[in-house]
Amino acid sequence: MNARRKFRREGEERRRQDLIDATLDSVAEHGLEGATVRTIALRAGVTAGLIRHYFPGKEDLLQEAYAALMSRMTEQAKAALAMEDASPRQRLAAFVTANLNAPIIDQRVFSLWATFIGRAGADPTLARAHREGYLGFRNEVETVVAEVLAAEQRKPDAAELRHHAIAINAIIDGLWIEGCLAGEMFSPGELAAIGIKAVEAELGLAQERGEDQ
Amino acid sequence: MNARRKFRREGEERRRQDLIDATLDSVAEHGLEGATVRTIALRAGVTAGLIRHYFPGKEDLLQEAYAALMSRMTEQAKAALAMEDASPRQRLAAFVTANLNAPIIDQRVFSLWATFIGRAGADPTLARAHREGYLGFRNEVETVVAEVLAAEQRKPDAAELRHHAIAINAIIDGLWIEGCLAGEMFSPGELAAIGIKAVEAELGLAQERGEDQ
DNA sequence: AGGCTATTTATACACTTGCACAACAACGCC
DNA sequence: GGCGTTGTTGTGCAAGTGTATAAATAGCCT
Repeated sequence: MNARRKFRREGEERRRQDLIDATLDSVAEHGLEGATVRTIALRAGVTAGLIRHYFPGKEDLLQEAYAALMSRMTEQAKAALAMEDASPRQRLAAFVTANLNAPIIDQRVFSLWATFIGRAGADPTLARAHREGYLGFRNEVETVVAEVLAAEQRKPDAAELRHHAIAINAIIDGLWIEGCLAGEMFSPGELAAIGIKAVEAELGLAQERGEDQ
Repeated sequence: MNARRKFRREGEERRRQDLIDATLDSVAEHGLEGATVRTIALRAGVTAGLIRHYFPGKEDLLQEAYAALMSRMTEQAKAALAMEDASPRQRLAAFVTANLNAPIIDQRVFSLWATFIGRAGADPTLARAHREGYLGFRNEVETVVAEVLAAEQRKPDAAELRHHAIAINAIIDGLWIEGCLAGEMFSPGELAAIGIKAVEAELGLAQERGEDQ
């Protein structure tokens, strides 16, 4: 009767990844409260005890899951800036477009982000992780902005540059949220179009083919 | 030994408010997971059983707490638009300023917002509540934008107006997040100044040369 | 003052939680 | 093939969870 469950031994890295993915899935679906070791283990296709074999405790698993999430998000976002042979302005537009379409616009990722970041006020570790991610992102923006303005023969000072980066960052973040939470209210590409126009207005760039007054 | 704890009978409305406030405090501090009936009751200065006397269950208390939070947030935000005797442009600037300073820029409120909104993907009730709040907010923005542009003798069509409202909403939301999460990185009034400039750029308004703060 | 009643406390209960640990079995190595 | 290592399971446990319910008492009405 007492037939023990069959199992396969997986590589350590694979198991850890599976557990982290299962954690993110659980958090996205039921929130931090619903992400119990048993739920997570079930989703990963193992039993609860195994978690403690790979992580010192549940809290550590959550930490690593959040780190993995952040890393994936920023990685995808920055990838859009990698185009070498484009003009600064094109690269900026591509950056905005990439951030306002799938897979970065995604309800599940947003749920995860919101759930974790909600604890940043109480958890200093989390707060610092966010701070660093945010500054890194803003720095990328500032670099491109500098290039765009340089290509237009404009010499902004540091404060001006910083303000532009903050504003553009806000535009992208704000539209990202709107898209994640109410994506079906926008036609495909609409958010990106709004974002590009707003960013170019912020930088005082002439609209390319403007019928807009 | 078995001295029963002294207590005072409070009015129903008062007790419900206290319990809701205690709930929001608990959620802000320890997240949804840490907001147990006992924690909440302790904070409200009562014992756990009393919660069930005022609310059918814990879930209902959380629902009402979220509703109360949203109501306070939108109420404060809209109040800034109430100035009757100002020009549309001044009212828009005041709106932006109000949304980018205390008490709307507040880490605790942000934590609450993020914690609750993180469950919008899974909880349709929550998602609808947010949707309505968001559309109401955007509508307010759209109305002021229409007035501002009208005062400048411009006649935007509906689509243009909608895009402006979406963009401005994004600017405010994005800067709100930055301010809540990293408020000490900005000097007082800086976010508001950035916001006003970005909004005016989005609308194509000539920058005022002067002492706006 | 003395009851009446609804508010409030206190206790109980079934269930879930994270974690500890012993038994087991999959897989590499000889 | 047998064997040892260790990844994996299953069970147990104390603490904590939401809820149910009985007992107590504060405050109003007369």
